[in-house]
Amino acid sequence: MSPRRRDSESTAAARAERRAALLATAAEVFASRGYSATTVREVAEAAGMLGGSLYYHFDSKESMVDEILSTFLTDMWAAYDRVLDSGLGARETFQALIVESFRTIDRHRPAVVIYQNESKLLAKNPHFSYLVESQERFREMWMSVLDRGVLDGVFRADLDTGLLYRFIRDTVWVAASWYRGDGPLSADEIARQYISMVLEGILST
Amino acid sequence: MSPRRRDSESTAAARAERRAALLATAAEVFASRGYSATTVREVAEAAGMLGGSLYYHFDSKESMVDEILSTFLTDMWAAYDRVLDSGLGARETFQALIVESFRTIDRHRPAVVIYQNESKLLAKNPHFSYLVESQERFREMWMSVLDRGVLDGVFRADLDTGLLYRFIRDTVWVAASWYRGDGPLSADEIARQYISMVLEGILST
Amino acid sequence: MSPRRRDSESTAAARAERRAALLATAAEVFASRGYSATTVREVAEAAGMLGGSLYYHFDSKESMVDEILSTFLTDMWAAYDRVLDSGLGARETFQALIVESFRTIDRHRPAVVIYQNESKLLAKNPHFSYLVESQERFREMWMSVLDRGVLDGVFRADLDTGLLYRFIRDTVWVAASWYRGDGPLSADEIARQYISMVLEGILST
Amino acid sequence: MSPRRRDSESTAAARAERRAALLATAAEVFASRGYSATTVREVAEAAGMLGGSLYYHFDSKESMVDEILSTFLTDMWAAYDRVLDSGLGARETFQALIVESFRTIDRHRPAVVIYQNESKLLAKNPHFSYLVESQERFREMWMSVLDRGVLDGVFRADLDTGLLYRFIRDTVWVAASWYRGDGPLSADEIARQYISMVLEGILST
DNA sequence: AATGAATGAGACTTCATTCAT
DNA sequence: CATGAATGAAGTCTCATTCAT
Repeated sequence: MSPRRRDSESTAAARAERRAALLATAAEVFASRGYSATTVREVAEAAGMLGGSLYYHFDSKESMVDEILSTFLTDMWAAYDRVLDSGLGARETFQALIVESFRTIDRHRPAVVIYQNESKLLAKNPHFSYLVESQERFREMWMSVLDRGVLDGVFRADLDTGLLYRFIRDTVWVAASWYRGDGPLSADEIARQYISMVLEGILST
Repeated sequence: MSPRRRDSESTAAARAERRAALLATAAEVFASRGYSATTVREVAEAAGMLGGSLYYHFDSKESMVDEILSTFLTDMWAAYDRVLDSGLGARETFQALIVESFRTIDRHRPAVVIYQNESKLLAKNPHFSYLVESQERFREMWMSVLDRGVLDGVFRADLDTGLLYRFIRDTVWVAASWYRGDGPLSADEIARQYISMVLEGILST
Repeated sequence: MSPRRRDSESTAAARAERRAALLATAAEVFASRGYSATTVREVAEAAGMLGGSLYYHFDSKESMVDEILSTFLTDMWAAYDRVLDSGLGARETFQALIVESFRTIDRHRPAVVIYQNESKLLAKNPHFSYLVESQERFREMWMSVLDRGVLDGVFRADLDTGLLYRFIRDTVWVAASWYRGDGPLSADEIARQYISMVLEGILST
Repeated sequence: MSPRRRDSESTAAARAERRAALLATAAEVFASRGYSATTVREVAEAAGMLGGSLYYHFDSKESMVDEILSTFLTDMWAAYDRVLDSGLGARETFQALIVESFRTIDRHRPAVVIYQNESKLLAKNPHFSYLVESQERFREMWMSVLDRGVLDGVFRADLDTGLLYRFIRDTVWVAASWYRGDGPLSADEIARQYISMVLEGILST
């Protein structure tokens, strides 16, 4: 390993780190002000530079949100796939998916907020077709888990399955809009209570 | 009732109707494309006129959302207040509030969607301080119902109350983003199943 | 003289009166807010009607200012011509012209203000070429009076004639911007003092 | 002085120069076409750029006039204050103020024209309250000089003081509308003749 | 890598004007 | 005569983007 090669490695790594740091900043700003309401200048300022300078690192504002969202989705699906590949039963799968969802929110909170708020709009752009695909795969995954659970007698059969799906979906993701990593409840603790609420209800017994 | 008086009444009424119709159109467009991403021209086109013509009826784009949101909130709180004034127990109040929420979604779906998506941004404008106030009153109302329910032994005491509140809030309002008045389920039926899910959980017993 | 003819006469007269009243109102508004900063709606409101209604009486906003200015200029030149045709000496002509100027301001104050503020801009429009012509005739008239006065030994010969002309012109017309018909000094009294100041200076002797 | 410091100095200076040059251009255009009748695009074109580009340098069209007018007024009052602080007699103060007025016109001709034509309109905006304040201070300054002159027996006592003030004020400032720096008469020469006219009158003796 | 200045499309808004009623 | 609604051109301003330095 020549010093020269080490140099180019370290600069490449440094560049990747810089990109990641800039994207984290951008995600934070997009999440708190809204993607379309955020100006490139605001993102740049938050990163300590001037508006035009961001274009050295990224092609466009859109490419930033693109990278933010696809990174988040890739990571989320990797986690989901690990769960789905473990051969668990319906109830255990259900619980594990919810836990992974809250962990994903923990790791990618700004990205999840952006996804919640902007994906409907962004999806109109053909470049963001993967948002729609992810959404559809998400639906199939949950419907499959829920249907299996109903068949296995784990979940109630008297509820509209579509309604049930939306209930789960909304319940989990909207949490990103208020979750704070430094709050009193950890992601796993929140997940535990959510699961308990959803499975057993809130009535005292 | 003189003809003159009937005339002025009917034109005043006609004007009010026209305003309402335009606002309904605007709300639809704002809800489907996002308030800030929607251009005034798009609203005008949806109403069958040119961009500038809207300004005969409204002062600004902002005044349109303003009227849309305040009308919706006024109507919602009237319904909530009727429930709160009926002297019901915690569980019945809980159920009635959820029913009224879904009925409000039914009557004001686009407005609710706009409220969900844009209120955080709009609230930065001092003119929209009533959004924050409504949100706070909403929180107090639900916390009071939930706390009373826990005291009365109706609701579980082992759950974080703040988490419980957010769970209810999100569960109810996010429904506006997918609800369709012409869907297979009526607002009251959806409310019934939501209440059942939240109270009793989704596990089969 | 048939009643029919009397009717049409009286309606024609009434129409002319209405026009004049509307123009007086418009002149007032144009003078106080500036012609281009004044909207047609504002003029209409001051006249107790809606914006579009003015177009029954006038072709355009421009035609209003046109009529206001040309009426004023016609009247002013009639007065000037009476003076010029009286065969007075230079000093008496000078004094009489200043008196007539202040009387014109008294009769057409708003029009004079508009003329002062807007004629430079309006004159770019070929339709208002009469403004330039009036201005030139005005200059020739005063230069002739002043030159004659210098030749006759009435006015000082050691002052730049062009400067002197501008001095007179400005001194007289700018008064329109502060003159009020109901103020403590009458137009003739103001004229008298102006003449005294200009002729004899302000030093005590 | 480090090179770094020299750099930052020179760019800051360059920026200030650019601003000043743009403001000079804008003042010229505003003065010749009228502030509200001038479009931002016209100003930009006169500066060799496109309409939107001006907004890199200035917040708004209004902020341009603001800077133009306040710069002019600051400079004018500095000159007046030097005169007022010199302890001259009434007549000498009078003369010095008129000289400084014409020198101010010489240095800030477009700004003075704008001030003459637009201050009444701009003053309606609370942000431009300094225009009214300046006007009032101006009035107090002149009235004080004139009153002192009358008391000292320098100026005639038989003239209305308010009228006298307006006479002076108009006489001096309206000159901005025709003054050209490259004309045959210098600012000081014009001042000299104005003073002579006003003090001694135009009658030959 | 970053700056600073400029671009140009497009947004919101104003307003003189028209016209059916 | 007047109203009320709409038109459409034009104006101010914003902002993603480019590019020479």
